[in-house]
Amino acid sequence: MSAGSEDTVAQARSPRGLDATDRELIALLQRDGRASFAALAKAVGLSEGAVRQRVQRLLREDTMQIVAVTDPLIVDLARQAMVGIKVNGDLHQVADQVSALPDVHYVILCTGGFDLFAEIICRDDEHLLDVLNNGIRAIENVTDTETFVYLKLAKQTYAWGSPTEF
Amino acid sequence: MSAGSEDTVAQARSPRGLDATDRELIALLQRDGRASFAALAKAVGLSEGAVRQRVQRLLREDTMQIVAVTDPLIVDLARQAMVGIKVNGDLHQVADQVSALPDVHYVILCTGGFDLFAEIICRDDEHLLDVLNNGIRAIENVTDTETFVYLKLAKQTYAWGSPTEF
DNA sequence: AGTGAAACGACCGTAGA
DNA sequence: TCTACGGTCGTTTCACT
Repeated sequence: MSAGSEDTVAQARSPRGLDATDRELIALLQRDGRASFAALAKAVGLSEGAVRQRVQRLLREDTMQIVAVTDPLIVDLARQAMVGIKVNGDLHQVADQVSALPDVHYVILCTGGFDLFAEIICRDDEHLLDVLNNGIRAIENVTDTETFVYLKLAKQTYAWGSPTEF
Repeated sequence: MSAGSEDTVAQARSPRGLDATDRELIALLQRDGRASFAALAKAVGLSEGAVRQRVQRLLREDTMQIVAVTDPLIVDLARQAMVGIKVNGDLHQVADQVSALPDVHYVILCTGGFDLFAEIICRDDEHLLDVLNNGIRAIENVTDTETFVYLKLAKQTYAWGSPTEF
């Protein structure tokens, strides 16, 4: 199957210029993504309108997303895996092609024994095998892969430096 | 420094019993975590009150979280890394100890060349080194680690099977 | 567990400093 | 970029099914 070209990603459309208030808002929304603008306004000491503008700007520019996150292993009875990828040649190009695969939802470039990590979510083993063989390993300049099938999610937090708990 | 005992994690307090409507709600909130209950109600064909109960149940039982997610490399100018961990002995016990470290925000148990992966977010290289040496590698039964320092986030989606785009 | 109605609170334009 | 204000829509509680 053909992956839809490269509509895919690009994090942060216009990254620059986050002030202290922006960071405060992000921190608050990392604890509760549905916090009302009124509550946020009280917390940061601005008017509701000002906070609304800032939050919407952060969302529009993809500085942050506000979304539901789950454990796919529980919610979907899915097969999930991390794939370490070694690349020969242009890293960015391979990263873009990996990112274009619909079942890949997280891609990072890194140093170390792998050049890329891709986290994938699949329905079952057959689907996983298909993504590996016909998706990732079929990409040019991918020289080696190692697949780490998930057994259990032990921790997942987004408010850095504070516990998951409410 | 002492990590705060083990208040930490545990995903999904009472996992079972997700029906089709729950999954629909999760899917919708994976696209927009701030969608109103009224809009969700229209989409799934229930009343607002019913939808509110369901969403709050999913949140209360930790089946999902609704949070802001960002690229820490951009927002915080942070050092971020994935650490592959090899373990001798009880996996769960080590996983719990790794999860208890405040700068570790994602921990998975897996098959393959590593038993555990831990994603960490640090302020700078010194902080990273501290978490590695005095945090992860100081845990009993951790026999080997490999650190993959993040260079760039290429893709980050939570609505499985659909693009990041707004 | 789901519905409906009425009071309350949040949200989002527009206008203006 | 922020504040102020008013109309509209979403949320909440309650009694009921």
